[in-house]
Amino acid sequence: MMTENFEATSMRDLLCGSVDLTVTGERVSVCGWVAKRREHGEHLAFLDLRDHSGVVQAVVDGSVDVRSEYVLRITGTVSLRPEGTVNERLSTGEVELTDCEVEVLSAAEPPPFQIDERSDVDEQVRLKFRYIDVRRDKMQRNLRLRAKVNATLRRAMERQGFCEVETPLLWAPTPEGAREFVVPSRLHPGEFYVLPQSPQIAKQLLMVGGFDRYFQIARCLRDEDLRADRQFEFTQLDVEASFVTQDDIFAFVSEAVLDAAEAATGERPGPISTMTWADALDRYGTDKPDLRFAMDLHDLSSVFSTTQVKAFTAPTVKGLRVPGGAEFTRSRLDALTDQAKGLGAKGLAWFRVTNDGLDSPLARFLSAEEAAAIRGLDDANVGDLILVVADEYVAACKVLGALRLSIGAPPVSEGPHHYVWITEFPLFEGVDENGDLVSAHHPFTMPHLDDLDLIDSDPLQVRSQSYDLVLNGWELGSGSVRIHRADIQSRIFSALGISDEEAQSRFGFLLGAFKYGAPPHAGFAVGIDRLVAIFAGEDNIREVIAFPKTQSGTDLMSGAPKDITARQIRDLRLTFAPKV
RNA sequence: GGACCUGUGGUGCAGCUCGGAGUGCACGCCGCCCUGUCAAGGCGGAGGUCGCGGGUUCAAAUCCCGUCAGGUCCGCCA
Repeated sequence: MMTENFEATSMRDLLCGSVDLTVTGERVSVCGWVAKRREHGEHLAFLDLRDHSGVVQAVVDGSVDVRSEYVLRITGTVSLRPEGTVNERLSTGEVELTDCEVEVLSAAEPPPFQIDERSDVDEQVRLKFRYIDVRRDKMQRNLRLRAKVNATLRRAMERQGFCEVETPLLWAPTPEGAREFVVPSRLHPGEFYVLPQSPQIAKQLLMVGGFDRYFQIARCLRDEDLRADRQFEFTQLDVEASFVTQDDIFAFVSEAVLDAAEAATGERPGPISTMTWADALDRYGTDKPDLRFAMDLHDLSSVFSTTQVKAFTAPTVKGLRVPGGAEFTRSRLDALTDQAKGLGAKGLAWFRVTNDGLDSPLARFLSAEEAAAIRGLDDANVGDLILVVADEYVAACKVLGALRLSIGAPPVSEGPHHYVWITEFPLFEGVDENGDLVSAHHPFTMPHLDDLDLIDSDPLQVRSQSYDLVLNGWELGSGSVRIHRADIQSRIFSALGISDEEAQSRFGFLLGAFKYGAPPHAGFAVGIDRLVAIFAGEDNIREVIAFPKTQSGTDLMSGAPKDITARQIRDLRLTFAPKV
């Protein structure tokens, strides 16, 4: 149906998918690619003409010589199909174009793979011919979904009074955190720009500059190894606001993300709940819990505190109930044990819950109390399996958390969308080889004000005012309340082993700016690639990126990365060490 | 840096365990036939460095070693 006039151009009247009963009898022009040609001898042939909106059938003379993927302009009369020839699977299936004039706008060789979705095509081939791949319905849907999400996020931020500011792609190196992509300077040989891992510092400077509500749909670049959910370049909804608390940020970002969810799925999720980092680790063994399914971790430490069973002699003993898991074969149990060991566990104990009690190689070593605790874990039923790991607290949680996911996590395309804010991350994640503390997030993260006194006495216990947004086990983004007070910032730098001089040379322009009136501020960044991938039901963000890189960082279509010319090398005054 | 998986006409797969002629299936492509198809149908045909290199063997798509490419994961991603 012709509801939007943007379908019409100088060459066409409407999109292929819009040719329906509402335009019956009209003479119209459509443009598109030949999806299929069905010939019935000299006097009759059917052409399916495709554009992104769909397919329309044109009835032509058999002498029209066009092949798959030819680009055509067809002018014809929209006619009701003869009785009994309606195709209910097409939106245009009640009509067809008759008395057609066919104009070949572009001939085409047969494509390297079929455009229809009848068989999967190897991703290597798809990426080499990405311009053909994106003709396919799925890629059209995914990229258009992405555009809708972008537009919705932008609208939501603007509605909330946020101002979009573009920050530089050529920025100063800040050797900390992710490896940066480096850009040599021609006008200043031997000196370099870097591409931003995020607009973090720029947006904090905008806070000093009085843009109290900033956002940007920002490209970020990190020269780190790629994964299914990580590309060199990715896109974030980057947000920062002044005179706010964590709760304000949650409200701003929730509004935008829930708007996007509604636009993408047709349903608006309820308000996003929060969970502390400590709870997430304790209950799900991870800082990005997948809440689509239960299988919580349960603590058994107190029961096993005086155990005689060597395998369970550890600070923490935790268990996980696998509903129906008693049916697991021995080889599956062995595989789980291998997975646990691969994650650093000393071993994995398993107990089948049977009518007679517990079935396990370890069962006969348990005391009655221990057996009862395992038998009753998480209200276990006959037919369940109980997995038990004994280790240091964090290790035990993480191992069981990983097992929980590999046993229970539904595919990305399944299940409800379950958002959660994870709060109160630790400020420091550990100690480096020099004995200096390491930031969990970044060095501008505000500590929890109740924990300020712990910075010197017990720094690893210091909670921060930082937070992640998690959706179905994927980290969608993270943010924090930033430090705007010089005294706290200098305490953090000193805990991190960053001297005043070093802080000045690395972050001098930020610290300098803060001397001129820094408002309290906080922010967040939402990973749009991941958000759209989950909306699209894809387990790989390449499926929602037009021209992604392979896992080794190459572009199979353009051949990048490539040599540059001798002239470019000379201009940049580059010399190269021999390849090792 | 590491572990595992994959690589066979244009596309997708089978063949590999247990070596015996490039064998098979589906789609596509080309030609002919076909006036209501829409996963059109019928007949015929073309199309191959079994990723690449080496080794074992009378003989290698198949076994072994190496290498390249793609993927999943670990490390890494303040």
